[in-house]
Amino acid sequence: MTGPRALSTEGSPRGRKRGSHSLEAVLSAAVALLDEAGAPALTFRALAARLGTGVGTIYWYVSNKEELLDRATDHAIGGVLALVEAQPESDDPIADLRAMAITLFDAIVDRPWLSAYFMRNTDVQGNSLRLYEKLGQQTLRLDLTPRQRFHAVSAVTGVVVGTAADLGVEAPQEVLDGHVDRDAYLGRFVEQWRSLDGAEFPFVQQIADEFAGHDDRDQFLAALELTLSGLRLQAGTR
Amino acid sequence: MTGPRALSTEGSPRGRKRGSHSLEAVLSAAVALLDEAGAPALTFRALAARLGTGVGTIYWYVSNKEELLDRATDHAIGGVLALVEAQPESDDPIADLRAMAITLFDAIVDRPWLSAYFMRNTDVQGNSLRLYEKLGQQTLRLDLTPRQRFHAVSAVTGVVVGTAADLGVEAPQEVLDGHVDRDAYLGRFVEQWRSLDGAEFPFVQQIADEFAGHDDRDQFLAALELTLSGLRLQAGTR
DNA sequence: TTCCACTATCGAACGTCGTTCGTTACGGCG
DNA sequence: CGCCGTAACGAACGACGTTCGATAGTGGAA
Repeated sequence: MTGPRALSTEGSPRGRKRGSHSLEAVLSAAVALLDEAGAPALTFRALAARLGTGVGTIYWYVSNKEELLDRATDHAIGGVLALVEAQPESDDPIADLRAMAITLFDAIVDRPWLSAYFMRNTDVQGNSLRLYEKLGQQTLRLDLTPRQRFHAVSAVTGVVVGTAADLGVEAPQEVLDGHVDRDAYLGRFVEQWRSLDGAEFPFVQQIADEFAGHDDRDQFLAALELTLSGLRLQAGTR
Repeated sequence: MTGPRALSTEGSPRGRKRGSHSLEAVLSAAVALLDEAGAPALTFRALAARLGTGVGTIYWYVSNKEELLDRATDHAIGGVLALVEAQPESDDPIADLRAMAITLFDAIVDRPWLSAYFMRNTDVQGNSLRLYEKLGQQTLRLDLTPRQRFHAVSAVTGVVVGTAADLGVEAPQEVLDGHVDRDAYLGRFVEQWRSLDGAEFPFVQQIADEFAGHDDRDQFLAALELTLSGLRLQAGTR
């Protein structure tokens, strides 16, 4: 055998001699490493050290790093899914869609490494699919064609991931570590942008001030709102 | 000295003994490697071999891999910028915005590696900034507040990059190599999706057929249209 | 001419990474 | 007891990014 293939069948935790390893423990430790210091911190050696095992052991539960990342991502998405499923359903599908998108966005902001792997995860049975389903179910309540529903969901996830990736990556290591103040970091850009030629860069100059005091969340909410109002318009005119 | 710092001052190509290296040549070769086999193919050793030099030489033009990727990305964006600047301006700013977004999308589809590095590129003076400016200039022609303009541009780029990244990553190596037919690859998902429990996954089931015959470009255009119609609504109601 | 600083090039060497593989050990079953 | 499936382990391998000392060619100053 090459290892356990089924994810959900984590059956019968019978007694083990040392450190209850199991896939669950591996994934939790992987997510913890990712949370603490981002993607580069997740190495097989670091993971083995944290689990108190050897590197070879991890390969028993996971066949390579790609699968490790996929499973860790799905593990994290599971938390998002739980939040989304706990959300009460209102009488406005678009409002519910908004709430779900915001929940997903917040999760990615919390875990910037998610943005890079969220879409790479093509695992067909998993929490990502369930989340996709949850979003789609809201479009079922709208007067749309199946194709429009399909496009609507991909548009919403596109906005969430696109914006979150943009913002998450925007902050370099020095800011994440707290060594450099975020406002000071943004200030550098504002200063450079303001000093540009006004004839050649009229937009960037006008925007510099907005950028100085901008809030990532507002930026995302505005982008989401454009998509959702477009969707509402579409649902009303059929 | 630690190397040439200025990007644009590629002055006086005087005669050199062997292989006219220069930053320009390094970047072109890097982009070529990325185009041919994606991000993992771009290594310092492969790049040196292609240029007929040693690995150390590349570090004379570029201080590390991150900078190499940033500059290579900016190099590629330069091509997009040229296309965007060549576009004639119509009397409808939103139509022009759409055309620019499509140009950018097509470029990313052509070069999937761009999606991963497009946003990471925080280089303040560069083609990315100029492209950002070009998009923003269209919003200057709309009746919006500066903040709304700022949000509009970030929404559009978010949709483009988010969707392009989704679609670009969707195709694994086997499809890129042509070993597996794209329709057959998509068919696997459709089959699995259709076999799901209809009570638990009503949306995914309904969407499976759409997914089978779907076109990436249409999917993007639909998402973009939602954002743009939301923007048009916003510009009209102020 | 000689000298020196600058520009540019080179590849061996270092440490880290993902991954492989031979080996060991335990527990239940015939 | 011997066997087999499960689980664990870490040395070793090749590839990677990066560093560094050595080595020229060039142009101006002395």
